[in-house]
Amino acid sequence: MNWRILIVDDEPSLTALLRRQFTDCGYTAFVANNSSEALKLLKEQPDLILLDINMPGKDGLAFCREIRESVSCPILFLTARVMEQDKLAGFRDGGDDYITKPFSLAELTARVEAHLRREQRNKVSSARLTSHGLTADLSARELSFEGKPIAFTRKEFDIIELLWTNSSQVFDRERIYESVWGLEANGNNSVVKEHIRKIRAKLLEVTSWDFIETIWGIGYKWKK
Amino acid sequence: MNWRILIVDDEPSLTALLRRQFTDCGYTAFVANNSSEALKLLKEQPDLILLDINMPGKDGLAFCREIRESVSCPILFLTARVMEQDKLAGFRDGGDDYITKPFSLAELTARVEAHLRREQRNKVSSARLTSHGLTADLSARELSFEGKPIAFTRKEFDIIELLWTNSSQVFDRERIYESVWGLEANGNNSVVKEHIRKIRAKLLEVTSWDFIETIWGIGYKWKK
DNA sequence: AGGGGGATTCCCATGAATTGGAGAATATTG
DNA sequence: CAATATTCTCCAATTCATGGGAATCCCCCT
Repeated sequence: MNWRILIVDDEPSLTALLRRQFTDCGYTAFVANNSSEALKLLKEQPDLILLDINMPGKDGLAFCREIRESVSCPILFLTARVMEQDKLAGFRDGGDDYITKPFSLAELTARVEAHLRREQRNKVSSARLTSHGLTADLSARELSFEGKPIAFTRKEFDIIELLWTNSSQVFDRERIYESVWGLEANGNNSVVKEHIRKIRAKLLEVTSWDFIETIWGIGYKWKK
Repeated sequence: MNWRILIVDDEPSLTALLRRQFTDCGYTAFVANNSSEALKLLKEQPDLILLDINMPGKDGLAFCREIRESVSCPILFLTARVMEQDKLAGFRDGGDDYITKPFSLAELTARVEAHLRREQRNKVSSARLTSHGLTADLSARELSFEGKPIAFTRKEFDIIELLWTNSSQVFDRERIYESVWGLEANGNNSVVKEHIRKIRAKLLEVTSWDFIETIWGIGYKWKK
Protein backbone atom coordinates (compact mmCIF):
# COMPACT_ATOMS: atom_id res chain seq x y z
CA MET A 1 0.00 0.00 0.00
CA ASN A 2 1.35 3.36 -1.01
CA TRP A 3 0.52 5.63 1.88
CA ARG A 4 0.79 9.42 1.77
CA ILE A 5 2.42 11.05 4.75
CA LEU A 6 2.53 14.73 5.57
CA ILE A 7 5.51 15.80 7.69
CA VAL A 8 5.22 19.17 9.40
CA ASP A 9 8.33 20.49 11.17
CA ASP A 10 10.51 23.58 10.99
CA GLU A 11 13.78 21.69 11.41
CA PRO A 12 15.13 20.86 7.91
CA SER A 13 17.53 18.14 9.05
CA LEU A 14 14.68 16.31 10.75
CA THR A 15 12.24 16.61 7.88
CA ALA A 16 14.95 15.40 5.51
CA LEU A 17 15.58 12.37 7.68
CA LEU A 18 11.90 11.55 7.95
CA ARG A 19 11.23 12.06 4.26
CA ARG A 20 14.09 9.71 3.48
CA GLN A 21 12.86 7.13 5.94
CA PHE A 22 9.28 7.03 4.71
CA THR A 23 10.25 7.16 1.10
CA ASP A 24 12.36 4.10 1.77
CA CYS A 25 9.30 2.46 3.23
CA GLY A 26 7.57 2.98 -0.10
CA TYR A 27 5.37 5.83 1.06
CA THR A 28 4.92 9.23 -0.53
CA ALA A 29 6.11 11.99 1.79
CA PHE A 30 5.11 15.65 1.75
CA VAL A 31 7.03 18.16 3.80
CA ALA A 32 5.77 21.45 5.26
CA ASN A 33 7.94 23.79 7.32
CA ASN A 34 5.08 25.53 9.08
CA SER A 35 1.34 25.43 9.56
CA SER A 36 0.38 27.53 6.60
CA GLU A 37 2.39 25.33 4.22
CA ALA A 38 0.82 22.31 5.86
CA LEU A 39 -2.64 23.72 5.29
CA LYS A 40 -1.94 23.94 1.57
CA LEU A 41 -0.59 20.41 1.44
CA LEU A 42 -3.81 19.01 2.90
CA LYS A 43 -5.15 19.02 -0.64
CA GLU A 44 -2.80 16.09 -1.25
CA GLN A 45 -5.07 14.16 1.10
CA PRO A 46 -2.43 12.56 3.27
CA ASP A 47 -3.22 9.31 5.07
CA LEU A 48 -1.31 10.37 8.15
CA ILE A 49 0.23 13.56 9.55
CA LEU A 50 3.40 13.91 11.63
CA LEU A 51 3.11 17.23 13.38
CA ASP A 52 5.62 19.24 15.37
CA ILE A 53 4.26 21.50 18.09
CA ASN A 54 6.86 24.25 18.42
CA MET A 55 6.95 26.06 15.12
CA PRO A 56 7.19 29.68 14.07
CA GLY A 57 3.76 31.03 13.29
CA LYS A 58 0.77 28.94 14.30
CA ASP A 59 1.83 26.07 16.56
CA GLY A 60 0.98 22.41 16.01
CA LEU A 61 -1.72 22.24 18.64
CA ALA A 62 -3.63 25.13 17.15
CA PHE A 63 -3.20 23.67 13.67
CA CYS A 64 -4.50 20.32 14.84
CA ARG A 65 -7.56 21.86 16.51
CA GLU A 66 -8.28 23.76 13.36
CA ILE A 67 -8.20 20.87 10.93
CA ARG A 68 -9.38 18.05 13.19
CA GLU A 69 -13.01 18.39 12.18
CA SER A 70 -12.39 18.17 8.49
CA VAL A 71 -9.38 15.84 8.36
CA SER A 72 -10.01 12.32 9.50
CA CYS A 73 -6.54 10.81 9.11
CA PRO A 74 -4.39 10.05 12.18
CA ILE A 75 -2.34 12.96 13.49
CA LEU A 76 0.84 12.11 15.42
CA PHE A 77 2.53 14.80 17.46
CA LEU A 78 6.30 14.73 17.33
CA THR A 79 7.74 17.18 19.78
CA ALA A 80 10.40 18.05 22.33
CA ARG A 81 7.78 18.89 24.92
CA VAL A 82 7.86 16.05 27.43
CA MET A 83 5.68 17.44 30.23
CA GLU A 84 2.62 15.41 31.03
CA GLN A 85 0.35 18.40 30.61
CA ASP A 86 1.71 18.93 27.12
CA LYS A 87 0.96 15.33 26.22
CA LEU A 88 -2.55 15.64 27.60
CA ALA A 89 -3.03 18.82 25.59
CA GLY A 90 -1.93 16.98 22.48
CA PHE A 91 -4.51 14.26 22.93
CA ARG A 92 -7.17 16.72 24.00
CA ASP A 93 -6.71 18.73 20.84
CA GLY A 94 -7.37 15.67 18.73
CA GLY A 95 -3.99 13.99 18.37
CA ASP A 96 -3.82 10.24 17.91
CA ASP A 97 -0.34 9.73 19.29
CA TYR A 98 2.35 11.76 21.02
CA ILE A 99 6.01 10.98 20.45
CA THR A 100 8.74 12.89 22.25
CA LYS A 101 12.06 13.94 20.76
CA PRO A 102 14.60 12.54 20.69
CA PHE A 103 12.88 9.46 19.36
CA SER A 104 13.95 6.16 17.90
CA LEU A 105 13.38 6.11 14.17
CA ALA A 106 12.44 2.46 14.36
CA GLU A 107 9.81 3.10 17.00
CA LEU A 108 8.40 6.07 15.14
CA THR A 109 8.11 3.97 12.01
CA ALA A 110 6.45 1.17 13.95
CA ARG A 111 3.91 3.59 15.40
CA VAL A 112 3.18 5.11 12.02
CA GLU A 113 2.67 1.67 10.57
CA ALA A 114 0.40 0.67 13.43
CA HIS A 115 -1.84 3.66 12.80
CA LEU A 116 -1.93 3.04 9.06
CA ARG A 117 -2.65 -0.62 9.58
CA ARG A 118 -5.62 0.31 11.70
CA GLU A 119 -6.92 2.75 9.10
CA GLN A 120 -6.66 0.02 6.54
CA ARG A 121 -8.42 -2.45 8.73
CA ASN A 122 -11.29 -0.13 9.49
CA LYS A 123 -11.96 0.33 5.83
CA VAL A 124 -12.68 -3.31 5.15
CA SER A 125 -15.76 -4.99 6.44
CA SER A 126 -16.14 -7.36 9.34
CA ALA A 127 -14.75 -10.85 9.53
CA ARG A 128 -16.34 -13.43 7.30
CA LEU A 129 -15.91 -17.10 6.67
CA THR A 130 -16.37 -18.57 3.23
CA SER A 131 -16.17 -22.02 1.75
CA HIS A 132 -17.89 -23.70 -1.17
CA GLY A 133 -20.03 -20.62 -1.74
CA LEU A 134 -21.29 -20.56 1.81
CA THR A 135 -20.63 -17.34 3.72
CA ALA A 136 -20.92 -16.72 7.43
CA ASP A 137 -20.94 -13.41 9.23
CA LEU A 138 -20.50 -14.41 12.82
CA SER A 139 -21.27 -11.09 14.50
CA ALA A 140 -24.42 -10.76 12.43
CA ARG A 141 -25.25 -14.42 13.02
CA GLU A 142 -26.02 -14.86 9.36
CA LEU A 143 -25.26 -17.58 6.90
CA SER A 144 -25.92 -17.30 3.25
CA PHE A 145 -25.32 -19.33 0.16
CA GLU A 146 -24.73 -17.36 -3.02
CA GLY A 147 -26.51 -14.39 -1.49
CA LYS A 148 -29.51 -16.37 -0.27
CA PRO A 149 -29.72 -16.26 3.54
CA ILE A 150 -30.33 -19.50 5.42
CA ALA A 151 -32.06 -19.29 8.78
CA PHE A 152 -30.63 -21.16 11.72
CA THR A 153 -31.76 -21.35 15.30
CA ARG A 154 -29.54 -20.36 18.19
CA LYS A 155 -28.06 -23.75 18.99
CA GLU A 156 -27.71 -24.67 15.36
CA PHE A 157 -25.74 -21.52 14.70
CA ASP A 158 -23.58 -22.04 17.77
CA ILE A 159 -22.68 -25.51 16.59
CA ILE A 160 -21.85 -24.33 13.10
CA GLU A 161 -19.67 -21.59 14.51
CA LEU A 162 -17.84 -24.04 16.74
CA LEU A 163 -17.17 -26.53 13.98
CA TRP A 164 -16.39 -24.03 11.27
CA THR A 165 -14.00 -21.88 13.25
CA ASN A 166 -12.20 -25.03 14.31
CA SER A 167 -12.50 -26.89 11.07
CA SER A 168 -10.14 -29.78 10.58
CA GLN A 169 -10.69 -30.56 14.21
CA VAL A 170 -12.97 -33.42 15.16
CA PHE A 171 -15.46 -32.83 17.97
CA ASP A 172 -17.19 -35.64 19.76
CA ARG A 173 -20.72 -35.04 20.89
CA GLU A 174 -19.79 -34.49 24.51
CA ARG A 175 -17.33 -31.82 23.49
CA ILE A 176 -19.93 -30.10 21.35
CA TYR A 177 -22.46 -30.24 24.14
CA GLU A 178 -20.06 -28.74 26.64
CA SER A 179 -18.96 -25.98 24.30
CA VAL A 180 -22.37 -24.93 23.10
CA TRP A 181 -24.50 -25.58 26.14
CA GLY A 182 -21.81 -24.68 28.65
CA LEU A 183 -22.82 -27.64 30.77
CA GLU A 184 -21.27 -30.94 31.52
CA ALA A 185 -22.53 -33.61 29.22
CA ASN A 186 -24.26 -36.41 31.11
CA GLY A 187 -24.18 -38.92 28.35
CA ASN A 188 -27.04 -37.02 26.82
CA ASN A 189 -26.01 -37.03 23.21
CA SER A 190 -29.27 -37.23 21.39
CA VAL A 191 -29.71 -33.47 21.53
CA VAL A 192 -26.52 -32.82 19.65
CA LYS A 193 -27.37 -35.55 17.21
CA GLU A 194 -30.67 -33.99 16.40
CA HIS A 195 -29.19 -30.55 15.89
CA ILE A 196 -26.51 -31.89 13.59
CA ARG A 197 -29.25 -33.52 11.59
CA LYS A 198 -31.19 -30.28 11.27
CA ILE A 199 -28.13 -28.31 10.25
CA ARG A 200 -27.34 -30.88 7.59
CA ALA A 201 -30.88 -30.87 6.31
CA LYS A 202 -31.01 -27.09 5.96
CA LEU A 203 -27.61 -26.82 4.33
CA LEU A 204 -28.18 -29.76 2.03
CA GLU A 205 -31.45 -28.39 0.78
CA VAL A 206 -29.88 -25.11 -0.31
CA THR A 207 -26.32 -26.05 -1.18
CA SER A 208 -26.57 -29.70 -2.17
CA TRP A 209 -23.40 -30.31 -0.24
CA ASP A 210 -22.82 -31.89 3.14
CA PHE A 211 -20.55 -29.57 5.10
CA ILE A 212 -20.38 -31.83 8.12
CA GLU A 213 -18.37 -35.00 8.03
CA THR A 214 -19.19 -37.84 10.36
CA ILE A 215 -16.14 -39.50 11.82
CA TRP A 216 -17.61 -42.81 12.68
CA GLY A 217 -17.32 -43.70 16.34
CA ILE A 218 -15.68 -40.34 17.12
CA GLY A 219 -17.77 -37.34 16.23
CA TYR A 220 -18.12 -34.64 13.60
CA LYS A 221 -15.97 -32.15 11.80
CA TRP A 222 -16.46 -29.35 9.32
CA LYS A 223 -15.35 -30.29 5.83
CA LYS A 224 -12.84 -27.87 4.37
CA MET B 1 -20.77 6.43 24.70
CA ASN B 2 -20.37 3.59 27.11
CA TRP B 3 -17.23 1.83 26.02
CA ARG B 4 -16.22 -1.67 27.06
CA ILE B 5 -12.61 -2.16 28.09
CA LEU B 6 -10.84 -5.43 28.73
CA ILE B 7 -7.91 -5.21 31.15
CA VAL B 8 -5.46 -8.10 31.11
CA ASP B 9 -2.78 -8.13 33.80
CA ASP B 10 -1.66 -10.51 36.54
CA GLU B 11 -1.07 -7.77 39.07
CA PRO B 12 -4.27 -7.36 41.13
CA SER B 13 -3.40 -3.92 42.51
CA LEU B 14 -2.91 -2.61 39.00
CA THR B 15 -6.06 -4.12 37.57
CA ALA B 16 -8.02 -2.75 40.52
CA LEU B 17 -6.64 0.71 39.88
CA LEU B 18 -7.41 0.55 36.19
CA ARG B 19 -10.86 -0.86 36.66
CA ARG B 20 -11.61 1.94 39.09
CA GLN B 21 -10.26 4.56 36.73
CA PHE B 22 -12.23 3.43 33.70
CA THR B 23 -15.37 2.81 35.65
CA ASP B 24 -15.12 6.41 36.82
CA CYS B 25 -14.87 7.43 33.19
CA GLY B 26 -18.22 5.78 32.65
CA TYR B 27 -16.86 2.76 30.85
CA THR B 28 -17.55 -0.89 31.53
CA ALA B 29 -14.37 -2.68 32.58
CA PHE B 30 -13.66 -6.40 32.38
CA VAL B 31 -10.61 -7.83 34.13
CA ALA B 32 -8.65 -10.94 33.24
CA ASN B 33 -5.63 -12.15 35.19
CA ASN B 34 -4.15 -14.18 32.37
CA SER B 35 -4.54 -15.01 28.71
CA SER B 36 -7.00 -17.83 29.07
CA GLU B 37 -9.35 -15.71 31.15
CA ALA B 38 -8.96 -12.95 28.59
CA LEU B 39 -9.89 -15.34 25.81
CA LYS B 40 -13.16 -16.10 27.52
CA LEU B 41 -13.93 -12.43 28.09
CA LEU B 42 -13.61 -11.69 24.39
CA LYS B 43 -17.21 -12.78 24.07
CA GLU B 44 -18.08 -9.53 25.85
CA GLN B 45 -16.90 -7.81 22.67
CA PRO B 46 -14.67 -5.18 24.26
CA ASP B 47 -14.03 -1.96 22.36
CA LEU B 48 -10.41 -1.82 23.51
CA ILE B 49 -7.91 -4.12 25.22
CA LEU B 50 -5.16 -3.18 27.69
CA LEU B 51 -2.69 -6.01 27.63
CA ASP B 52 0.26 -6.82 29.86
CA ILE B 53 3.11 -8.75 28.29
CA ASN B 54 4.72 -10.59 31.20
CA MET B 55 2.13 -12.94 32.57
CA PRO B 56 2.14 -16.50 33.84
CA GLY B 57 0.98 -18.83 31.10
CA LYS B 58 0.74 -17.48 27.61
CA ASP B 59 2.33 -14.05 27.39
CA GLY B 60 0.68 -10.94 26.00
CA LEU B 61 2.51 -10.96 22.69
CA ALA B 62 1.44 -14.51 21.91
CA PHE B 63 -2.10 -13.74 22.98
CA CYS B 64 -2.18 -10.70 20.74
CA ARG B 65 -0.89 -12.62 17.73
CA GLU B 66 -3.49 -15.26 18.31
CA ILE B 67 -6.53 -13.02 18.47
CA ARG B 68 -5.42 -10.22 16.15
CA GLU B 69 -7.09 -11.75 13.12
CA SER B 70 -10.49 -12.08 14.66
CA VAL B 71 -10.55 -9.13 17.06
CA SER B 72 -10.58 -5.74 15.43
CA CYS B 73 -10.56 -3.46 18.46
CA PRO B 74 -7.40 -1.54 19.45
CA ILE B 75 -4.93 -3.44 21.60
CA LEU B 76 -2.65 -1.38 23.86
CA PHE B 77 0.35 -3.04 25.44
CA LEU B 78 1.03 -1.98 28.99
CA THR B 79 4.30 -3.39 30.18
CA ALA B 80 7.51 -2.98 32.11
CA ARG B 81 9.62 -3.96 29.12
CA VAL B 82 11.21 -0.75 27.92
CA MET B 83 13.74 -2.05 25.38
CA GLU B 84 13.28 -0.80 21.88
CA GLN B 85 13.20 -4.30 20.46
CA ASP B 86 10.35 -5.16 22.83
CA LYS B 87 8.38 -2.16 21.63
CA LEU B 88 8.98 -3.13 18.03
CA ALA B 89 7.85 -6.66 18.80
CA GLY B 90 4.67 -5.25 20.32
CA PHE B 91 3.81 -3.31 17.20
CA ARG B 92 4.88 -6.14 14.92
CA ASP B 93 2.54 -8.55 16.68
CA GLY B 94 -0.40 -6.29 16.02
CA GLY B 95 -0.43 -3.86 18.93
CA ASP B 96 -1.84 -0.37 18.43
CA ASP B 97 0.09 1.33 21.19
CA TYR B 98 2.83 0.51 23.63
CA ILE B 99 2.89 2.11 27.06
CA THR B 100 5.69 1.41 29.52
CA LYS B 101 5.30 1.00 33.26
CA PRO B 102 5.41 3.00 35.37
CA PHE B 103 2.97 5.15 33.47
CA SER B 104 0.97 8.23 34.21
CA LEU B 105 -2.67 7.37 34.70
CA ALA B 106 -3.68 10.59 33.02
CA GLU B 107 -1.61 9.84 29.96
CA LEU B 108 -2.87 6.28 29.75
CA THR B 109 -6.43 7.52 29.94
CA ALA B 110 -5.73 10.12 27.27
CA ARG B 111 -4.28 7.46 24.99
CA VAL B 112 -7.21 5.14 25.56
CA GLU B 113 -9.61 7.95 24.78
CA ALA B 114 -7.69 8.87 21.65
CA HIS B 115 -7.98 5.31 20.35
CA LEU B 116 -11.66 5.08 21.19
CA ARG B 117 -12.33 8.44 19.62
CA ARG B 118 -10.76 7.17 16.44
CA GLU B 119 -12.80 3.97 16.51
CA GLN B 120 -15.92 6.04 16.92
CA ARG B 121 -14.93 8.28 14.07
CA ASN B 122 -14.24 5.36 11.78
CA LYS B 123 -17.44 3.58 12.62
CA VAL B 124 -19.76 6.01 10.91
CA SER B 125 -18.21 8.22 8.34
CA SER B 126 -20.84 10.87 8.78
CA ALA B 127 -23.30 11.70 11.46
CA ARG B 128 -26.04 11.18 8.94
CA LEU B 129 -27.48 7.76 8.22
CA THR B 130 -30.03 6.73 5.63
CA SER B 131 -31.75 3.50 4.77
CA HIS B 132 -35.13 2.64 3.29
CA GLY B 133 -36.09 6.30 3.25
CA LEU B 134 -35.35 6.75 6.92
CA THR B 135 -32.81 9.42 7.78
CA ALA B 136 -31.04 9.95 11.07
CA ASP B 137 -29.06 12.98 12.11
CA LEU B 138 -27.19 11.68 15.09
CA SER B 139 -25.75 14.98 16.27
CA ALA B 140 -29.15 16.64 16.08
CA ARG B 141 -30.78 13.50 17.49
CA GLU B 142 -33.49 13.56 14.87
CA LEU B 143 -35.06 10.90 12.74
CA SER B 144 -37.25 11.53 9.78
CA PHE B 145 -38.96 9.51 7.11
CA GLU B 146 -39.34 11.18 3.73
CA GLY B 147 -38.97 14.56 5.36
CA LYS B 148 -41.49 13.89 8.13
CA PRO B 149 -39.78 13.93 11.54
CA ILE B 150 -40.51 11.11 13.98
CA ALA B 151 -40.25 11.88 17.68
CA PHE B 152 -38.23 9.52 19.84
CA THR B 153 -37.44 9.73 23.50
CA ARG B 154 -33.87 9.77 24.76
CA LYS B 155 -33.47 6.09 25.47
CA GLU B 156 -35.28 5.12 22.33
CA PHE B 157 -32.91 7.23 20.30
CA ASP B 158 -29.89 5.82 22.11
CA ILE B 159 -30.96 2.31 21.25
CA ILE B 160 -31.59 3.19 17.62
CA GLU B 161 -28.19 4.83 17.42
CA LEU B 162 -26.47 1.82 18.95
CA LEU B 163 -28.13 -0.66 16.63
CA TRP B 164 -27.95 1.45 13.51
CA THR B 165 -24.32 2.48 13.80
CA ASN B 166 -23.46 -1.17 14.33
CA SER B 167 -26.00 -2.51 11.93
CA SER B 168 -25.85 -6.15 11.07
CA GLN B 169 -24.34 -6.83 14.43
CA VAL B 170 -26.54 -8.67 16.89
CA PHE B 171 -26.93 -7.24 20.38
CA ASP B 172 -28.44 -9.19 23.21
CA ARG B 173 -30.59 -7.32 25.68
CA GLU B 174 -27.94 -7.24 28.37
CA ARG B 175 -25.52 -5.68 25.98
CA ILE B 176 -28.04 -3.06 24.93
CA TYR B 177 -28.83 -2.30 28.54
CA GLU B 178 -25.19 -1.92 29.46
CA SER B 179 -24.42 0.27 26.48
CA VAL B 180 -27.39 2.57 26.74
CA TRP B 181 -27.92 2.72 30.48
CA GLY B 182 -24.25 2.41 31.38
CA LEU B 183 -25.12 0.03 34.18
CA GLU B 184 -24.68 -3.63 34.68
CA ALA B 185 -27.75 -5.51 33.63
CA ASN B 186 -29.13 -7.49 36.54
CA GLY B 187 -31.24 -9.83 34.55
CA ASN B 188 -33.91 -7.19 34.14
CA ASN B 189 -34.32 -7.16 30.43
CA SER B 190 -37.95 -6.26 30.15
CA VAL B 191 -37.07 -2.58 29.99
CA VAL B 192 -35.11 -3.06 26.82
CA LYS B 193 -37.86 -5.24 25.41
CA GLU B 194 -40.42 -2.56 26.04
CA HIS B 195 -38.31 0.13 24.39
CA ILE B 196 -37.71 -2.03 21.37
CA ARG B 197 -41.43 -2.52 21.11
CA LYS B 198 -42.08 1.23 21.25
CA ILE B 199 -39.43 1.96 18.65
CA ARG B 200 -40.93 -0.65 16.37
CA ALA B 201 -44.42 0.71 16.84
CA LYS B 202 -43.39 4.27 16.00
CA LEU B 203 -41.35 3.27 12.99
CA LEU B 204 -43.90 0.82 11.71
CA GLU B 205 -46.69 3.35 11.87
CA VAL B 206 -44.82 5.82 9.71
CA THR B 207 -42.67 3.67 7.47
CA SER B 208 -44.59 0.40 7.28
CA TRP B 209 -41.31 -1.40 7.64
CA ASP B 210 -39.75 -3.17 10.59
CA PHE B 211 -36.18 -1.98 10.88
CA ILE B 212 -35.35 -4.21 13.81
CA GLU B 213 -34.88 -7.91 13.40
CA THR B 214 -35.33 -10.33 16.27
CA ILE B 215 -32.74 -13.05 16.49
CA TRP B 216 -34.56 -15.58 18.54
CA GLY B 217 -32.79 -16.50 21.73
CA ILE B 218 -30.03 -13.97 21.07
CA GLY B 219 -31.23 -10.42 20.71
CA TYR B 220 -31.89 -7.77 18.12
CA LYS B 221 -30.17 -6.22 15.17
CA TRP B 222 -30.79 -3.42 12.72
CA LYS B 223 -31.80 -4.65 9.30
CA LYS B 224 -29.59 -3.44 6.52
C1' DA C 1 -19.43 -61.73 0.38
C1' DG C 2 -22.65 -61.84 4.00
C1' DG C 3 -24.23 -61.23 8.56
C1' DG C 4 -24.10 -59.22 13.27
C1' DG C 5 -23.87 -55.55 16.48
C1' DG C 6 -23.46 -51.16 17.66
C1' DA C 7 -23.41 -46.42 16.21
C1' DT C 8 -25.94 -43.10 13.67
C1' DT C 9 -29.78 -40.97 11.47
C1' DC C 10 -34.53 -39.91 11.13
C1' DC C 11 -39.24 -38.76 12.71
C1' DC C 12 -42.28 -36.68 15.84
C1' DA C 13 -44.80 -35.48 20.06
C1' DT C 14 -44.12 -32.89 24.16
C1' DG C 15 -42.70 -29.38 27.22
C1' DA C 16 -39.75 -25.45 28.13
C1' DA C 17 -37.97 -21.00 26.99
C1' DT C 18 -38.42 -16.64 24.70
C1' DT C 19 -40.81 -12.96 22.79
C1' DG C 20 -44.51 -9.56 22.11
C1' DG C 21 -48.04 -7.04 24.02
C1' DA C 22 -51.47 -4.47 27.46
C1' DG C 23 -51.81 -1.81 31.24
C1' DA C 24 -50.67 0.32 35.41
C1' DA C 25 -47.15 2.19 38.65
C1' DT C 26 -43.27 5.14 39.16
C1' DA C 27 -39.90 8.59 37.87
C1' DT C 28 -38.51 12.58 35.33
C1' DT C 29 -39.05 16.79 32.89
C1' DG C 30 -40.59 21.32 31.78
C1' DC D 1 -48.37 20.43 38.72
C1' DA D 2 -49.21 18.36 34.36
C1' DA D 3 -47.34 15.85 30.79
C1' DT D 4 -44.32 12.71 29.25
C1' DA D 5 -40.99 9.10 29.72
C1' DT D 6 -39.55 5.03 31.93
C1' DT D 7 -40.11 0.85 34.44
C1' DC D 8 -42.49 -3.15 36.05
C1' DT D 9 -45.65 -7.19 36.03
C1' DC D 10 -48.17 -10.56 34.06
C1' DC D 11 -50.12 -13.43 30.20
C1' DA D 12 -50.74 -15.33 25.57
C1' DA D 13 -48.59 -16.81 21.41
C1' DT D 14 -44.83 -18.54 19.25
C1' DT D 15 -40.64 -20.89 18.54
C1' DC D 16 -37.25 -23.92 19.87
C1' DA D 17 -35.04 -27.72 22.44
C1' DT D 18 -35.48 -32.23 23.90
C1' DG D 19 -35.74 -37.26 24.23
C1' DG D 20 -37.51 -41.73 22.79
C1' DG D 21 -37.95 -45.16 19.51
C1' DA D 22 -37.84 -47.02 14.76
C1' DA D 23 -35.17 -47.36 10.72
C1' DT D 24 -30.84 -47.23 8.66
C1' DC D 25 -26.06 -47.28 8.04
C1' DC D 26 -21.26 -48.57 8.82
C1' DC D 27 -17.53 -51.37 10.25
C1' DC D 28 -15.62 -55.70 11.48
C1' DC D 29 -15.48 -60.60 11.63
C1' DT D 30 -15.87 -64.94 9.73
